[in-house]
Amino acid sequence: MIARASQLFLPTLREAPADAEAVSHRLLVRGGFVRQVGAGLWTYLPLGWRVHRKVEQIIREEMDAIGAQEFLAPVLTPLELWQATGRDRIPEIFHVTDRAGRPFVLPLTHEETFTFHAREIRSYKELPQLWYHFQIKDRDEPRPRGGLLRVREFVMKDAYSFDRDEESAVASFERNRQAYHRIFERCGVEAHEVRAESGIMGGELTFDFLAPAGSGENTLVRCERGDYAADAEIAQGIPRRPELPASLGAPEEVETPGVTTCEALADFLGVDLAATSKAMPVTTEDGRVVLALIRGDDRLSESKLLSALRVGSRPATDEEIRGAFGASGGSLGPVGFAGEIVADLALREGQFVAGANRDGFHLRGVEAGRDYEPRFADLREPLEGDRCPECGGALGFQTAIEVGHIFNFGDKYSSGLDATFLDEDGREKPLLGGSYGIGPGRVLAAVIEQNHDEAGIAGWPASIAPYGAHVVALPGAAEIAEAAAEALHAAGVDVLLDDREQRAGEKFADADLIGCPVRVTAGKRSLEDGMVDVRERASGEERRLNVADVGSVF
RNA sequence: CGGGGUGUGGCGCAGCCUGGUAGCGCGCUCCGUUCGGGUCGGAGAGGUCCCCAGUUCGAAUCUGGGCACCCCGACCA
Repeated sequence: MIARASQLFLPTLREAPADAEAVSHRLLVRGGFVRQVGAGLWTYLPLGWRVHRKVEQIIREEMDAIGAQEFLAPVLTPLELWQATGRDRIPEIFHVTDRAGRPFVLPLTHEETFTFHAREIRSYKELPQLWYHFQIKDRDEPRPRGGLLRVREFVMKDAYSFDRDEESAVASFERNRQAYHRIFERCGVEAHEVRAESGIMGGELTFDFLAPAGSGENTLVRCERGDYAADAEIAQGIPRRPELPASLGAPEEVETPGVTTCEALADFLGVDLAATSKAMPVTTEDGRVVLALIRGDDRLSESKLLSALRVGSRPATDEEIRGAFGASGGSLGPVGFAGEIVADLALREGQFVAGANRDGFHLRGVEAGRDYEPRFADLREPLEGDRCPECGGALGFQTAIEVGHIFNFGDKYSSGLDATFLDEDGREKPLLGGSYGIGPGRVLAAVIEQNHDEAGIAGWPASIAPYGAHVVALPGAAEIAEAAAEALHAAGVDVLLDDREQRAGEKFADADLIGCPVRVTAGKRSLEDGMVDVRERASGEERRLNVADVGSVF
């Protein structure tokens, strides 16, 4: 098809809104792809929606290719479905009622709804099933940000698998995982599969697909030598080895007046900061005071602590600390503490300086296993400079956008909703589920974050470009431009024909901003030889071609 | 939810401190000019100065309250 710029609603802007910071945010707004309605609420204008639909179509084709069946489930959902799985208390849920006061939710995702339908599966003979739809998700995010990076309402492709046993469930998971790689590849996004945290989705087997970007909310940790890759929330870096002082036969108390931080302690004693240990008492949701112990040069990862404790926690209050340790923050340590101690793996071997649980005193030579009995867990935030846990190579850190997430969660939802089937052995069993999400809007943002320059979007991948070619008609060459557009159209290319009465510079600036992969210019020079200039947006390469041949570019 | 910031024409901003009835650039309309990287000149249109209350003869400006949006953090399926 040929779209004429003179008739399109394509409001490009010379300047981006002052408060837009993320590159994708600025360019999507400036290029006339999207407009904001409220915090985290965006309208896709015609140009942006074309890209969105192309991304959807690629996803659709790849999902269909692995045997997935497309549905459309409603947004408005009876609250009772969510009560059945216990997820009705999640704070991000928007709640609404109908005129009679009946409660509904606007779902964050559709596990409940699809599992509800899976109740119609009766026999193992009907398994496996793989279902998906593209549907709006609403999330009362505490803080939307970055344009399309984190929004309160968005379209998601979410797929749900139902299997009879673990082996089959893993196979379904694997099929989706492979499809995801093909999807991101075809969309032209660099996305890395990483082990991730399951959050409230539950389950053990879960991967994120992270697209490196200038703005984003995740951190991709990757080995620069091997294949290791993980979200920083769970990544395990090997920290540098500290210089530990000579071992002692038993802990030795030293007076450390006024020393309450690890940095001050290391200074005071003249030891490596990494030879100290940091005691971080927390109070769990079930009311226990637990001591999280990490090395003095590390930071406690709250997400890792959550996985280690399997229950939420918060820093203990001064009173709670007094009660549990008999000392105040700054002099706390594991020796003599009666409660549970979770220690970071870095403290497994060697002796460290620790608080003495007596104000103004610390203990040298404290050794796990000998002086206290901790449970070991990975608790530290990975740091620049850490080594790869698999091969010892250097770890690199990159800001990234989570463009997809896949989960295998077993019977978590089917048990709550009583979705069972009759297996070959005559027994009724819960369906085993997995879910697989992609946010096309984030794919848009990621593509721009990865492909831009000073002038704008530096080339949409042809597979998802709003138009394959942007034909610029300069004065006097309208007919040649038309002919070029027709030739491209005949070659199966979607064309944006800039037939407006603007000056050349303005048209070129808009073409650079919008970022169609190829720009075709017909102007004064074309009048002489009937040729047009064909320029690739990404590389800047330009050549002159006969109008009849422009289709050959694709 | 904690911290910071902003709200003045479609976009970007000035004016606010020191109250006197709103201005600049871009964009838009019309005329002329120019025409392969955002020409140049002229004439115009367009504003409840976020909302409410208060102070004052008089409020965009001062005071109080509220709302919205942005950024950092917390959170994040």
